[in-house]
Amino acid sequence: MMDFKGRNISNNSKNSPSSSSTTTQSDDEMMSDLRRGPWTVEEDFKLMNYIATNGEGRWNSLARSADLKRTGKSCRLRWLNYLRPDVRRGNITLEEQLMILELHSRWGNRWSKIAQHLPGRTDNEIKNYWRTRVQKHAKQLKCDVNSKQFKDTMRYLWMPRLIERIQAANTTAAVPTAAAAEVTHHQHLSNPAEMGGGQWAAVSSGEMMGNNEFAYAGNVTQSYITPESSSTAASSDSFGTQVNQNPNPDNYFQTGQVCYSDSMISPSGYFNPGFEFLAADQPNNMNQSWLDGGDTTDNLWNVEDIWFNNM
DNA sequence: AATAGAGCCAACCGCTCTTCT
DNA sequence: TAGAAGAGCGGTTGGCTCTAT
Repeated sequence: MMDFKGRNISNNSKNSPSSSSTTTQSDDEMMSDLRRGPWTVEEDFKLMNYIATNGEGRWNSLARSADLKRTGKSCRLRWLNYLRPDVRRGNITLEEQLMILELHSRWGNRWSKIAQHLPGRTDNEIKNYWRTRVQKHAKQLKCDVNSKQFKDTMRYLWMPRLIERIQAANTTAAVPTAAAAEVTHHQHLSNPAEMGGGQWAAVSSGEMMGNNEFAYAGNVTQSYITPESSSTAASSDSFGTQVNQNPNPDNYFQTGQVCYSDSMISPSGYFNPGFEFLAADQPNNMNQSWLDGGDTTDNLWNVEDIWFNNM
């Protein structure tokens, strides 16, 4: 059975009533015939129609009033994560990935907070993305996702690479032929195997990026409107070139301009791809054994291929 | 073609925080 | 002010799908 958005919703839930979940039900669920598991098309329409007429909120009473045999929490989740008209679906874009990496480095697992800066994306989606993609890479690198080693890899390697690719993509869109050659050139240079093992990267973290600094004012491909920016605060919340003057990290990434610090841009003005640093100054564990050769490097680049090629 | 394993993601849970009475 | 109800959050689960063997 397909729902109205084209998804297969045939009895596929671990928690469908027939599957009798092993988790404990709350008291009110035990005492009534509340449904669990995947939502049916009829339920979706009921919920959407009710909210269209009456608005959202007061989810428990909403569930009753809409004649939905669901908990209020379930209704809320379904609405926020799926039915809301502004839910963005589809692959996480490069820009979004970059934001997630940066914001996660700033706030940790504050998914809802991170989601506020990715309009249309839900905290659940970002959380899933993090767990499936990012943690996978950590696993491949044989380090903990919360380790400094992994965070450094993200910050000094993957994020600059993402930036490079974002710009390369933009350039490609504008000037296809020349840009393609440029991308090829940088990809060639950016492969450590081709650079030679010892030519790795690095400035001190202070030179490279201060804590929580991440500001390049560059338009990216999409223009997002956040709840904040779409209301009265649009201009003040925009950062663009103003971002460096903005003392509030919460105001980063709000209008569709991804901002990176100057330190992530090479002296030539092109993005530093993340490995033109000097290994001797690599912060902490970003040392020779980590980056400049041997199995680890191979592993790293295999992972990087996975990271970028899966998009 | 069949099977196994990995990845994805919707939906659940328990807990905490906020708002209401 | 205290207790109840509502709302929101992060963590977890497990069925479906895809890919590799």
